[in-house]
Amino acid sequence: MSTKNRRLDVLRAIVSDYVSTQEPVGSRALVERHALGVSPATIRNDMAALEQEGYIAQPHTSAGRIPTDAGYRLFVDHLAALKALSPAERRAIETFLFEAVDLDDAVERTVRLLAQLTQQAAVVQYPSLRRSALRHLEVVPLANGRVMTVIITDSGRVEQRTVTLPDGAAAPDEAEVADLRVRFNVAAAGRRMPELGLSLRAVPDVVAPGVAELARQIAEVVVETLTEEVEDRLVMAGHSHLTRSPLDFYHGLQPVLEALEEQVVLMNLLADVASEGEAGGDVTVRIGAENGYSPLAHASLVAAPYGREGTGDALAYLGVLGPTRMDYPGTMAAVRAVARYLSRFVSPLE
Amino acid sequence: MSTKNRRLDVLRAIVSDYVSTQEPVGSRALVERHALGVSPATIRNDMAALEQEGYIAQPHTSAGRIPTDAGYRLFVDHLAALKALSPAERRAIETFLFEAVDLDDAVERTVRLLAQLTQQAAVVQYPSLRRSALRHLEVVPLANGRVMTVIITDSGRVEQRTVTLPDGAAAPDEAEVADLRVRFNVAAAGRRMPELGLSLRAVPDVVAPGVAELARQIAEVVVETLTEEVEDRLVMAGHSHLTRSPLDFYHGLQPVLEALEEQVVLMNLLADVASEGEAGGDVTVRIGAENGYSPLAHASLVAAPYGREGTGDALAYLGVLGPTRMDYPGTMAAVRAVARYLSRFVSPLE
DNA sequence: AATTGGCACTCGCGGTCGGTGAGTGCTGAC
DNA sequence: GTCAGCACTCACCGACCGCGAGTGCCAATT
Repeated sequence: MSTKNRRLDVLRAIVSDYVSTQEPVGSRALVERHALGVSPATIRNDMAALEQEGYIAQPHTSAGRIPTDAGYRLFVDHLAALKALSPAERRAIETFLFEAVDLDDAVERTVRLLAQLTQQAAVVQYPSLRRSALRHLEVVPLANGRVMTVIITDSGRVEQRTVTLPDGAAAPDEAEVADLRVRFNVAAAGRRMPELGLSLRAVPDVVAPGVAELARQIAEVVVETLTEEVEDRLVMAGHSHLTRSPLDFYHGLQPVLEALEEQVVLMNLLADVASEGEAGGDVTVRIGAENGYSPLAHASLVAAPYGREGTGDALAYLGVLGPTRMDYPGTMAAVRAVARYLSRFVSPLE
Repeated sequence: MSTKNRRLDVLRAIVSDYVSTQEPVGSRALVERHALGVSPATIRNDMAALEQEGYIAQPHTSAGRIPTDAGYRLFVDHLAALKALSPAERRAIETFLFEAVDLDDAVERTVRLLAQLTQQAAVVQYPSLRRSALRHLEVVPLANGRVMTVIITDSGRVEQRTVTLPDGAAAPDEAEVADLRVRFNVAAAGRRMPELGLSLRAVPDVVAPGVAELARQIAEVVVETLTEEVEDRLVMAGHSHLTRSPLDFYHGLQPVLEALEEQVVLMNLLADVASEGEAGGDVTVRIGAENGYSPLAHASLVAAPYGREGTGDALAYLGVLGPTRMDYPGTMAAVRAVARYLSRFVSPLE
């Protein structure tokens, strides 16, 4: 084994030891716990080299080494073998997820499952409205001159929006509502966004003049909902897991919790992951400062897209947020597996 | 001023000082910060008496006193004057809340507002389905022999439930669906629960035989949804505020975060508050162990009902969870004010 | 050129030890 | 009932110190 390779072994060993013990790891402990076949002195030389290259660091002079962000990066890119899930975990995923009756239910279950499997804070985006096709559109007259529109997408998502009739406009009668309903659903008919906009906006022209303005407003609000730049819905769980290693977040975990509450931050992070494309497989990892948001400089994000099976495009993302010192192989495996199962759930709703 | 009264003054002073400094308060500091008109020695006598009665305690022999749960209880019951909200706070509530377009939006805004005002973890229940009247009921045929029912209540809440047609049953055509829709809405017509059940369950008898079974299923699922024992929806915010005083939760704040995630725990707590009735005003306070759930033994809950104005009955509850050492007057005032504003929002949707 | 044993050195950690001061309870005088 | 005085307790803080884990370097070996 070349000395170059051994150095990588050393890095791998340091990462794995540090992750499990949470303490700086020294040269002796390393040779004891791993069959490296060399003496501590040799390891020290390797460590000096690794430190030189910026992969590890020591908190103070007479302490062991801990990985730097760059060290973790090298680890996940080249050194880590994805940990296989235990059969028990697989079973947990299946039973837990396939009892879901609803998209809401499924998302809720997914996020809890992910938090529980990884023992970290989990987050799941709802399927993007922009990338979903319209399956059904319902028009419901309410009191006070208001009309509710219920939007149902092919990914199972249900959204309601309310429009207010202009002052003095008569409320539509039952027949007019029925007409609107039919016309809109014909226009929608499984289309997705850019074309959908055209056909929806054509509806007001073919409808009774009395409800044309209403139809226009409905078309507008539906198009608006389905083109929303920022994906709005996000579900989280597992905050309490962050307390297990508050030492990692050495400025306290307040900034991290705040980031989680500011959903915008998370949405941006996920959008960022999404935009980067899947250069290296489906699971993306953002380590420490890489996520570009300083309060999360000591946190890592492990994210994966989910979406309709077969088709390559992602409906949305899910992921896990934890300390940079985390079990990357295990977390990545769990995130990938859960993303696949959620994809399977979201697919048959064709 | 009688010596009895002064003792209560001393307790009040201890609570207020301890809440703001988070440190045990001694006799000298007390006379310096409050115009009690007596010497420290006298205060010490009073303190000894208060300790005897169980209202205060000292962490160790040579330290000052801190209030016990019983001390806080006496304080909120007899000693505290509700702090008036600042005009800025009032304005914040109004502008923040009245921009809401939606019930979802309103609830979301409310919980954030409450967290921000009190600087603590806030929680808001959705309006109870059991206590709401049905405003509208929508029937939407989906693919795969499934039919979605959209339930809209007079409190603005929108819920969807899906029923699956029995194997082999033909999907209803457009006319049949329209018929169902009309009949159900006539049957619903602003009724609320026990009567509503009767009139909904009568619908299958008057409907075309081909859709009778579907109608029965819909009636069932709607009744079930509207009689659900456990109120299911709950929104939270402000977790990060809990980190500001982790010392209060001396076993760490992990149990508290876990309790917040286990929504069941919170639902039970709120149900408990609700069942007790409003003996002493609208805001209820549960201090430390009073909430009967040991992981929250060092936390207090301040809750208030909200509901349709005028009518006495509560639609649901909202509240705040924080360390026993909290600013009760301020928190109670904020909770009460927010509950009133949310009531006002939920009311005009008649 | 890589490896290794030896060795001096660094430095965080944990424990001991007084000194300081905040705070108490008690007592006796007013 | 109030209060000044006083002895006492005890957490906190800084100083000091020994231990030991861990390092870097060097010279010898393969």
